[in-house]
Amino acid sequence: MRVTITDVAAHAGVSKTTVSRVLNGRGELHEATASRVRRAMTEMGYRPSARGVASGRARTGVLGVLVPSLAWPWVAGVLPGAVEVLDTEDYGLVVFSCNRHDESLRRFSEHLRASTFDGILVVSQEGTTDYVGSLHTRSRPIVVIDDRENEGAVTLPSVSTTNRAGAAALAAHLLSLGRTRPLIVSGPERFGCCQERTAGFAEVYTEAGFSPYILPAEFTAASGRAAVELALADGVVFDAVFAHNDLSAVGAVDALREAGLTVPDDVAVAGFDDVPLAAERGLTSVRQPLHEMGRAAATMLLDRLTGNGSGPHSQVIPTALTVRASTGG
Amino acid sequence: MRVTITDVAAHAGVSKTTVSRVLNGRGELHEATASRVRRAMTEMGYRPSARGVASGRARTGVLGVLVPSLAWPWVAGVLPGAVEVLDTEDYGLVVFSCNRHDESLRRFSEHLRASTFDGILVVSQEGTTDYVGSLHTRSRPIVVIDDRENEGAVTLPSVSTTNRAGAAALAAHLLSLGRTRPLIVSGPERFGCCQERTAGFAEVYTEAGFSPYILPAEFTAASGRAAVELALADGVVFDAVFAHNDLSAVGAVDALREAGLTVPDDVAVAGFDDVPLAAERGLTSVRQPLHEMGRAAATMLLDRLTGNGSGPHSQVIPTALTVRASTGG
DNA sequence: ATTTAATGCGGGAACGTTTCCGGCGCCCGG
DNA sequence: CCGGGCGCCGGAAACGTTCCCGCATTAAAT
Repeated sequence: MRVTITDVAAHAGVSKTTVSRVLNGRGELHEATASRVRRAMTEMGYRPSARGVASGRARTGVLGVLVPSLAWPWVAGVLPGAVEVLDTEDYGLVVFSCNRHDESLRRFSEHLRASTFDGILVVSQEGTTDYVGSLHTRSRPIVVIDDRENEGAVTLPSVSTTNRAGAAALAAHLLSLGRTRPLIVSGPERFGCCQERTAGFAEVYTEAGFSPYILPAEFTAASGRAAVELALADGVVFDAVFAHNDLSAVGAVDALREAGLTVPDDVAVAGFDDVPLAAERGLTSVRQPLHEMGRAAATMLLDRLTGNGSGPHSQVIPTALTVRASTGG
Repeated sequence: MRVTITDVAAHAGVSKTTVSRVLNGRGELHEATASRVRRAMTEMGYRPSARGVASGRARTGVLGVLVPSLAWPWVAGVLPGAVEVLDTEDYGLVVFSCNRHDESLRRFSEHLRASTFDGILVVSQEGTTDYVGSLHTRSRPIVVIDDRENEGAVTLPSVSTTNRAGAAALAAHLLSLGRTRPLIVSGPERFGCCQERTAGFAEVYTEAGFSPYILPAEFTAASGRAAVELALADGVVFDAVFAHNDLSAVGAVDALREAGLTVPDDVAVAGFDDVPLAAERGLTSVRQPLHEMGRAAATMLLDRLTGNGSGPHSQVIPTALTVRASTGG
């Protein structure tokens, strides 16, 4: 049988109320009484029941997170950061993934209406943002972790990173190396992050009077390779490659080497994300602060939950350029 | 103000009990009454409160999962499978990772004692298995997703895969190609899976009268490359490489090519895991059924929760050998 | 026609906590 | 000596369900 607050109260010779006060650190009681209650608790091995607490109090101590898929490195990179800070604040995180699209969303909002959790984190995904916006109307705090920068209009509290500035910094770097004819190996264009990376990169080059050549790819090594092979076959002249992620950058390097070109002498290559693979292949890349984004999002949500809501409405964690051999010397 | 079951009962002219019966699909009532209640529910937009349900019922509808780290591909590969089946059964999954070792475990067991969730999934990790064993004594169902095969003794319900047989199948494949001098590029030896892979592979070769040369590595491309370079420098003669994961296999391939050797003619190379990278690099690999393992574990846990417990005590999902160009012709 | 069983439904306790409100005693000022 | 305020604590309602028990009503069996 479970030890309840009533048992403790009886054993300590006080009322349930007093025990509850001890638990929640409310003042208004003798230190003598408090320590007596505390001793009773440890003696009986009492642990407050989560169900009871949740039922009596407003908060459940659980947050929900809606993610596109746990298998995406981007998602797996962000979540640990969020878990880390929620952990210290005694909040749990339940994961909902959108594999069965509408059905998953239905279930998610069902839980929302049932008040299973008292705040929501959303890892953004094309096609769900409008739905997420509608969630915001109901009065539960929400923070979006976005793979693109907020266009200012939507105004959902969010955490994002600087795709634009990161790509621009990379462009400046390549430009400083004298590379004037870049090839962009893009990711799927429906992703906002890809549009931003292309834009940020292209802007720097067009301002300098050069125009990048853009080829679409799919975020995979094979498609990166294919894109470069196509460019070579088409006789496109380029002295640098900016791939929208590290995998396709690696594919690009392979294609170039097989064509007898050297990296970085003939062609400099850079990627995005700065995954471990990039370090191992000596690939210049733009690091995304995934872990920090997770931390920031969780912190913002917690801030809103506690009510003071004094934190920032939205936050942008900057990327960082990591220069390695593939563009270096 | 929230619509409660009492409101619905009043509106439908029945008792709370009856409404509850409708909700839970118990029989024992007129279809006429049931539909009247259902109509009342939709009219009033009633959603049962998760708090109320959890408090009234024994089950919370939430399962806890303890993982080493969300960032590990192995973990990220397994979880989606589990989430998939839990989703359909209306169970949530709260994630606990062990980044802050003891502290994390303490928090986890705290939640356990507080009955926050009614079942636990554990993704195994060296150093926590003993702790997890102690959890089992308390009466909450538990299923372990193991990266190694259970040695029969421990008897925690578990899901694992055939590291041994998978490595053995690969050995047989290489043997059938006439490769008699294999090099094993191992992962960290403290991992049970590595010991098993080495054992399964070596057994086949020693039975055939050959003995593999073993070099330790770290599951990274760089360490795989370093291992092969070391072997070459030491004058080790080998015609095949079995790397304990795909990353180190890719590193091995790179080292071989740079040494002027061709794959697979001079040296056949195979990896383990069969991640996307393996397919892209044409690497023969042993596929781990991560998704299926997640599904199986969740199914087993659910089975135990519903009480019938008729399912298997432990389950081994077999690996599958995928032959590609790196060993092919 | 009377007993028996089954079906349909309501009353109310239980779950384990929090929280509101109010009371008791003590100290201090008048 | 008396009254008011304050510090400390208890009683009981509330949270929103589920679930056990029991009472009608009706159908079936003897």
